[in-house]
Amino acid sequence: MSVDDSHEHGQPAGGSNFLRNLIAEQIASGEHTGAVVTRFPPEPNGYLHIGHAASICLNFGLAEYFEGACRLRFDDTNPDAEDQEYIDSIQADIRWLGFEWDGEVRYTSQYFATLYDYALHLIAAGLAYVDELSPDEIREYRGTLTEPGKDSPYRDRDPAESKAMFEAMARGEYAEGTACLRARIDMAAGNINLRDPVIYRIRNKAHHQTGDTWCVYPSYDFAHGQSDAIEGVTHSICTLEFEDHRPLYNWLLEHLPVPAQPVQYEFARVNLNYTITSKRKLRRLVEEQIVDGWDDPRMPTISGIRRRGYTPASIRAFCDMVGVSRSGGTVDAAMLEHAIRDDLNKNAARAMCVMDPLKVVITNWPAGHVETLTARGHPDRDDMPERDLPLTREVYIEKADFREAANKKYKRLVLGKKVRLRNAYVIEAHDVVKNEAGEVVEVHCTYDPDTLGDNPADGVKPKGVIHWVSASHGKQALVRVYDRLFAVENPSREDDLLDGLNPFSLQIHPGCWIEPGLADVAAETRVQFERTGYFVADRYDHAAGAPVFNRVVALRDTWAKIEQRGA
RNA sequence: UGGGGCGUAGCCAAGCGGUAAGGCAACGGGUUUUGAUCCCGUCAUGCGCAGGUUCGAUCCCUGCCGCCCCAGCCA
Repeated sequence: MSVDDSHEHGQPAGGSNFLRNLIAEQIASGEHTGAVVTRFPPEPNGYLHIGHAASICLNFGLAEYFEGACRLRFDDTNPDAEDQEYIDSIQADIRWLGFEWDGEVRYTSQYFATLYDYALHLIAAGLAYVDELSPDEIREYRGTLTEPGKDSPYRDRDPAESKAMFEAMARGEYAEGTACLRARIDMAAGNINLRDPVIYRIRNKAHHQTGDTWCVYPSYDFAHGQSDAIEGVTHSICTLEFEDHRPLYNWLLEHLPVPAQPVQYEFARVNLNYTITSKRKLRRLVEEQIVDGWDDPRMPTISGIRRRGYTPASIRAFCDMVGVSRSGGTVDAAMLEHAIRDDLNKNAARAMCVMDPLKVVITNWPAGHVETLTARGHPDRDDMPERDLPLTREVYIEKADFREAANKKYKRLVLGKKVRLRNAYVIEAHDVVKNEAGEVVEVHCTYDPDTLGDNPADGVKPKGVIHWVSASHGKQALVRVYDRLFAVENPSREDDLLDGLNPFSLQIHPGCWIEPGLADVAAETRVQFERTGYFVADRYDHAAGAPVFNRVVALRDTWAKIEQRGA
C-alpha cells in the first residue's frame, strides 16, 4: 500500500537544455577542462519554493550529468533577514528532492576574513574607497536610469586613509549608515551596477554563523564571485535578473588575487500561474495566518508541496518538462498536476473512500453476514498486495452516485437500474427512504449473487461502477480537499494579494468512510481513492486509528466537463 | 531619450541556412469492474512586424513593435 522510496528517488534529474549543451561544447572544444563544479546558493531568509526546485534540479543535474560536483552554499551576507530555521529547512528540502551536495555545507560567511583581505587589496590598488555620504545622498549621486551619476566627494580619498577607516569600521568605530566601502568603477556607466557599487556595509548585528566577529559585511556582489572562485566553482548559474551584475562579477574577479575564474550564466526563473513565488508575499501569507504555516499544503514551498503529497520524482519530472531557457514565462499549473498524476497513477495503491456518504441497504443480504472480497492493489501492477474488502448488508456510497431519475448519460445508481459496486456485485435500486426535508437518506437495493466477476445472467452489462465502503467494517477518516490557493491566474497583479484568494482552497470532510486496511497506514503514504483522486496520509496530523488524508490532486474528470456542458 | 535581456500554437519548449521535435492543455475515437489509466487521431503553409541578402531564411542583415529586469548600505 505504500509508495516506497525506490519510486521517489529513481531517475537522474535534468533533461537537455541550453546550459548542458553549452558545457558539452566547452568540453568538446577544450575550452573547459577538469570537473564541472556548480553550486546552489540560497540565502537562508525563507523557505525554498517550486522556483528554487528548478534551480536545484539544474545545478545538481548538471553536476550529475558531467560527473562533477554541486555544492550547497548559504549566501549569508546579510544577518538582518537570516535565520537558522531556514538553514535547516533548506537542507531538508534539498535532500527530500533527492539531491546530496558535495562535501560539507558551505557558508559565504566562512570566507569573511578572505573577503575582508580582498577589500583591502582593492583599496590599496585605488579601486575602492570609504564613502561617508549618507544612504540618501548615495542614491542622489547615483543618477537615474537615463542620467549619469556624479562622483562622491570622497571618491579620491587617499588609499591609506580609506584603509585606516575601513579597519576602524571593522572595529565597530562607525555607526551603521555613516560609512561604507565602494568599488571605484564608473559613475557614468549605463549599467547602474557599475556606478561605484557598495561592497561593504556596517551591520552592528550578530550573525547566525559568525556571531559578533564582524561589524562589516560584504554585499552580494562582493561575495558571490569571490566565493565561487575560492570554492572552484566553474559554472555559476543564476537567474536573469543578475545578468546586469555579470560585468561587476567579472570586474571584481579581474582585479582581485582570486584562485580561479568562474563564469556566471543566467537562465529564466519559472513562474507558475495561480500562485506566487515571492518570499516576501509567501511570508505575508504565513504571518497573517492566511495559511497554516510555510508547509501548508496549499503553499508553493517545497515543504508545502511535500505535505500536499507530491513526490520528489514528480517535482523533478516537472522541472524536466518545463525545461531551462532564457525566455521568461509562466507555466500552467496543469503541468505540475500532470507530473504528480503521472507518478501516482503508476505508483500509488488503489483504495476506496466515501467522502459524502449515503447509506445503501442490500435487502436480500442476510443481516450480520460478512463476505470478505479481495481487490487488486493496483490495476496493472502485480507487485502491490491485494486487499481485503468486507462486504456487509449496509454500505455507504457517495451521494453524488445516486439519483432517483436520470438520463442515459448518468452511469451511476438510479432507482430501478443496475450498477456495479466496485470489486463486488451488481446491485439494483428499488426503493428510497427520505427525511422530512424530502432528501434521500437511504437507498434500498438488491444484489445479484452471480455477478462477482461476471456480468448479470441477462447479459446486460451495467454501464457504471461506483465505489463503496462497508458501514459496519469501514473506518472513519478526516479528509481535507485542497484546491488552488488563488482563484486568479496572476495573484501578483491584484491590488491586494489577498483579493485573489480562492475561498474554497480548503474543504474539510470530517465524516468520510475508508476501507478498513487504510486506517493504519504510515504518515505520508500515498494512495488513489478510486474515482476520486490521489491522497496522502498527512505528514503530521495522521495517526493510526485517527486517519487524516490530504487530497494531492483530483483524478482527471471528463464527467465534470460533460455535466458542465449539459448544465 | 540609459543599460541588459526576451519574442516559435492557449502554456512550456526544440530548432543554429535545406522546407516547424516533444510535452502540457484542448478536441475526436477505441479499450476498460476507476467517467481514471492506456491506445489511436486532430491541433503553427506558420516562427512579433516590415524590408533586405540567398536557389532557399525561424535561423544571416537592417529598421520597427511588444514584454521583462536594473536607480537597496537586499539577494
